[in-house]
Amino acid sequence: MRSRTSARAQITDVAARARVSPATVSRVMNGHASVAADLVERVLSAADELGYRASPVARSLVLGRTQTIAVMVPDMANPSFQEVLRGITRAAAADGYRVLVADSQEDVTQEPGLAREARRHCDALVLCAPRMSDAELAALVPALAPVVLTHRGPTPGVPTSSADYRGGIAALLDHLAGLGHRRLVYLAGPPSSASHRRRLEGIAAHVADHPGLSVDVLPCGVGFEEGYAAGEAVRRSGATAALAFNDLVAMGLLSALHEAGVAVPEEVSVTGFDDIPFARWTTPPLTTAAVPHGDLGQEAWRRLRALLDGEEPPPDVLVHPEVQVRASTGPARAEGAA
Amino acid sequence: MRSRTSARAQITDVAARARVSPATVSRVMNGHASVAADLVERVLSAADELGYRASPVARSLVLGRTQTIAVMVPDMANPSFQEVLRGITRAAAADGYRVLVADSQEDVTQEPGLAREARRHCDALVLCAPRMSDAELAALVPALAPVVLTHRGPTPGVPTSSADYRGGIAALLDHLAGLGHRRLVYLAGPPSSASHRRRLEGIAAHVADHPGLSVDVLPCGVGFEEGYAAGEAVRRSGATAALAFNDLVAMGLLSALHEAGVAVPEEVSVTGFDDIPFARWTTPPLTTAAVPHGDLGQEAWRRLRALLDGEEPPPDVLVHPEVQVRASTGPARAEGAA
DNA sequence: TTGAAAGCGTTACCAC
DNA sequence: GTGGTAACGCTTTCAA
Repeated sequence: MRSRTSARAQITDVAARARVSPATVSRVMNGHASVAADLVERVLSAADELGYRASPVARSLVLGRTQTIAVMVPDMANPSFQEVLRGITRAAAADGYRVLVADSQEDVTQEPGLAREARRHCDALVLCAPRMSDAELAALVPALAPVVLTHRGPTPGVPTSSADYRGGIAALLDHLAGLGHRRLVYLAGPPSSASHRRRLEGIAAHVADHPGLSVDVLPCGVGFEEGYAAGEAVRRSGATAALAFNDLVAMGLLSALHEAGVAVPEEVSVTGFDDIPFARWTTPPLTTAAVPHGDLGQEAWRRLRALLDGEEPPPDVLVHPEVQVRASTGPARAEGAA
Repeated sequence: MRSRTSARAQITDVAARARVSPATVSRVMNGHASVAADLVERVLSAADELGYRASPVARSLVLGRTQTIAVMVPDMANPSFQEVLRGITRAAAADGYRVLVADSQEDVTQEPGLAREARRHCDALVLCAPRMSDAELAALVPALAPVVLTHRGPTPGVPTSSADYRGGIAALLDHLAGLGHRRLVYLAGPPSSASHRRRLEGIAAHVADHPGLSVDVLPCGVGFEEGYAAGEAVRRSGATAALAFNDLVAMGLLSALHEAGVAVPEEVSVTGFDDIPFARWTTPPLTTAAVPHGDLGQEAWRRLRALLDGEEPPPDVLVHPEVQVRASTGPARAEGAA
């Protein structure tokens, strides 16, 4: 019944139909006060009849902002990045911002280019766990502003939302030491990971403070397979407890241990890191340092929004992971027993 | 040393520096032939010195396209949607397109509005597992074109990349029947899920074809908790095998069964659906119908790209899930034994 | 081959 | 309060 133009209605169409100027239509559509009530009415109904919606691209051009931010992650398949991505997306959506994803696919050499490129299309950028060096990061950041960082310690001039990996691993170590463990192994993350380096620092400090405690570092990685492959080395190490770089590695290790007939936690205790949703559902359920990634994402957004609004961003947040004690850790087996 | 303007260089700046017109700069930057070699040279070096990059927004306005697509998912926390999102993102990135994510947070009422909104900012849209009714979907789709669908059966005029859930559940049923199971339960997904309804059809057809086989349908859901909560009902049902709506539900169930001291698969066999990366690492590893979500995402992109290029999209793809036999399924326990 | 100028669809400044 | 109109930064006819 109603007339339909094939092309989308534009502001001039609405203006013509409402017998006002485009300027007035714009004012009405954007809720600017000071438009006579009857004109508002005419414009609104004209817009409604035409199904008019302003072109976001045209608005972006004149306004100089896109209402979109970009989020760069090293790997979209990693649950912890998925959680922060989700946290950011929801928080940003609540404020009327959209998010563009950029996946660097764990390729460090791509990061700077990808970040620049993503940033050009958006109003701001969040860098999740960038793998590039501190020097590269520092050099890049000015060109990226407004920008915030997650999963990575303080960087001058960049608001940060991160976790205390150092403290988290220390808390795990405390938990294990309390259970009588003295010989431990740490299944290391990739050297390019800043959060891995923080864990290493935490371990070193803890060992220095606790004579009689030893922690061997076993090169490992970030995924199931790598944790699984480390099973043999863990057994040979003679350690009574293993700290995995993250929950994925822990799950791989759990699997290898189970297959080898090694009882967890009776013979070997295992801890993860992150507390991804799956950690609660492993067999046995995984003791891990809980990092609220969704909250980190939300906090990252708060800082970005402040930057976008020209305000002072809240101070850096460093959430302290809390040890979630579950069934994968228990008292150390008697010395000498294997 | 080098001069720096605080604002970004624009096409006119490059033109001035190279002593050519903006039109020529545009032609050079876009690789249009028919520009004298020396001018190309001058423009290129001027652009380089100024660090010039064309404004994507301005280009979008004049070109009428953004080089961006939107992907709407019901829940970013669900591994299978994460996988298709990842597949789409990578495939699109390879073709120079970016992706915007829209999370409907499992709220059906939000879907139409969110889809429209997301679409307006992009050149095209992919709808992952939309929960809205067929009628709503059919009504909405014309306003969304170009659009493709995943996780959902054929819809007139919309290229689709989906899996044969009906066949997948049938294959699982075959596997279980072959192991001697006769009394089964299906832990149902949400009624609004189209793929759940396909599974139901597959079950009905299979039961009709196999007298002596019974499958009870237990209302359940999509997540760990729901699978966990169903543990009690599964035990009481007397079934020797349980088919979970997806891997998450299966993991929850596995956990409940383990806690209750029910041996899997000796007393009860359990199957999942999707074969998310975690399925390989549960205890016992989960038998499941493998859906290559990454590939589905990639195929969705191929269709979208064809649409964007004004070409005929490839025919709908319906991948056939393959049963991944792992340790969570085994021979049915003897009749009467409980 | 090159340049001038007309858009692309808005918003916002400046008059009236 | 309302309406012209100049941007926003680029691409692309149309002439030369």
